[in-house]
Amino acid sequence: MRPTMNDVARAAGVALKTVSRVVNGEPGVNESTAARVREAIQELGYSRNEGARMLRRGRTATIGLVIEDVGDPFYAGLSRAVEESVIRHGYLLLTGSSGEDPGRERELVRAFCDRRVDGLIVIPAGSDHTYLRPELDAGTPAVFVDRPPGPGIDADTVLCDNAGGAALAVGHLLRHGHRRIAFLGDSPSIFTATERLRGYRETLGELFDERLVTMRPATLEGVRADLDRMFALDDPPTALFTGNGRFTMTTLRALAGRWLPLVGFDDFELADLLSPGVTVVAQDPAGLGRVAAELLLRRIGGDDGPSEHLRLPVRLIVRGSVER
Amino acid sequence: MRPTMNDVARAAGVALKTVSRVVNGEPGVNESTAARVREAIQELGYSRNEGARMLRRGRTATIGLVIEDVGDPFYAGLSRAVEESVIRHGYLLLTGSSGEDPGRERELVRAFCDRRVDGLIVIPAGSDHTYLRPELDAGTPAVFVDRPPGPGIDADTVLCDNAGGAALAVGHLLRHGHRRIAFLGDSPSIFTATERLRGYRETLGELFDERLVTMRPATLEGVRADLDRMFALDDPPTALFTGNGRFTMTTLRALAGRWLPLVGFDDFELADLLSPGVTVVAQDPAGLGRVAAELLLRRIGGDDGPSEHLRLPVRLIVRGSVER
DNA sequence: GTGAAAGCGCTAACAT
DNA sequence: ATGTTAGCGCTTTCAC
Repeated sequence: MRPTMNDVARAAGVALKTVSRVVNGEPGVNESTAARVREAIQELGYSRNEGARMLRRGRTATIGLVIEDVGDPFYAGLSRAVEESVIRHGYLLLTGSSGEDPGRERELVRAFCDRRVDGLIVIPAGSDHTYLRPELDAGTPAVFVDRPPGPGIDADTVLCDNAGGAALAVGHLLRHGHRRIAFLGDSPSIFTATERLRGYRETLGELFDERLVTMRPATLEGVRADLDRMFALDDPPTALFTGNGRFTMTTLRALAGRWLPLVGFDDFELADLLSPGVTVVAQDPAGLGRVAAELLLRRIGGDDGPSEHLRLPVRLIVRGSVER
Repeated sequence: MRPTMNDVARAAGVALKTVSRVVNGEPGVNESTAARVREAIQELGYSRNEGARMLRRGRTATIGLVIEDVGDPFYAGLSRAVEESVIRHGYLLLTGSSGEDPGRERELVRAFCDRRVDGLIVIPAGSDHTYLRPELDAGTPAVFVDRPPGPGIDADTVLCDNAGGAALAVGHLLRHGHRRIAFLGDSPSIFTATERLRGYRETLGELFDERLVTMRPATLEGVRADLDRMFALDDPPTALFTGNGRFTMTTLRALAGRWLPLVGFDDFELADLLSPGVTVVAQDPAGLGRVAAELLLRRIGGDDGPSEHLRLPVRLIVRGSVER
């Protein structure tokens, strides 16, 4: 169907290898010969079959990215930054969403490895990554982002400062005189949720009260029920700390009219336009993606130093949802 | 480095072809032989090299997706739907963002085709797609989404009803008594912007006034300047129609305090939580992605009927930013 | 039921 | 400066 190097060689009246030289810009070809080859290429509409090339060369110039959900703004931003970084180095990106399903994560990794991607960037859904051991041993580097790999796997990891961010949020509320601060976070099985809980707990110290903590998927009904329960306490919360962007939005919806001082983890579009503007602890999704990509590219380049564990800073953005 | 079928064959004491049969679940292998092969596979940690397989079979089970920007919620949603659809059919997705740059779009398409993707889904940035002709002729189907291909290229296209949506928006404002309705949209070079302008213009009829139209990138400064200019008119606008999600948000920021009845094209997260809630014409990004993916899969499956041009409906979501 | 040989489109190593 | 040969890891064809 499509013309091959052989077709070009025949058309130009040269040997296969000469075409290869021209296509790859290798030296040692007479300019007039090269011109004839280029002409034939043009004529036939030849384009190199990268699949064949890669089979021969042993590298695919492809990186596999497993994220939680491309549809989520946080991961979409991360994704974009990864793409931006790797494409500049001549790599393409195979992407897939795990949808928080460990099985799916594993299938994607498997499919990517079967295609011999040169490296993997994974936002893990599961907590067991021993299945990756053979791939790592076979020389396919992997970088974990946003959450660390399960036990027994020693790979590069880029996280953000979850506990520190929670401390920032809670500290801000404490400074505004709050002593009853509720935490609404994701399921404890999710690493970031647990880390944020830890930061919250440690910062509250004596003030910690487990009745003011709820951890579960961010459904509107769930959050409503939890808030109702907390508000019915003798000593109800006077402020809220929401554990991620999704939770912040869901909580704002659940409050519907009522209002309570609030700090959310994760910045989000329009946080500044709500009234009052929502004070948040902002992560840097693009930064996570960029750093992870650069680390991976270094590994692909041959850096086999000890695995790195990076933690990116977060920052508090005060917008008024605490002071009003 | 990694074990090959040959290694497995040697380890199991069978011929290469027998391993191939087992790996591919082909019939005609003795169960005891098959068991020995499977054992060797396990032992060596063999996994099939899909690249080699594809070279031989002539198809890659990969689809290339060129979008504008994965970081944008609209395209992220579309992207996710495409992924969902194709993965169910055993395909993986190569993705890239054009960033509204025709050159980059072309490079991505080229890179995807060099890897012999089985099909392309493109949200075009440019307006000339004749470069795709050879690929289409070579049998690589392409589906255009959100915007049509440039002239001279006859490919499947999935759009949403841009003009109809604009008519819905403007009609809604007219019914609320507005006669001076401004349109703030993207650059005229962008298909959707021009289509929405057309719907706006046709619905306004005699009421159309070009001084109430501005089309340019959605920068805060630009929108501010345009609004100031319009408000300074003898007959200033009493309502706004914003041409896409980004514009709606930018306009809300530019208004900063001031308030004007407004309808936006594109739904967006938190549109309901702003006060007042923002009335929008909602597209269905996931629908666009799903329909495009299904159409492409049909083409890959061999359907070579005449090219299809689908237009998905939009709907008005009334939230209060007009009635207040 | 099993295997040997050819070849997918390319690059690497070695002639000439 | 150009060409020949082998082989990447697999599937296809055909023979036993």
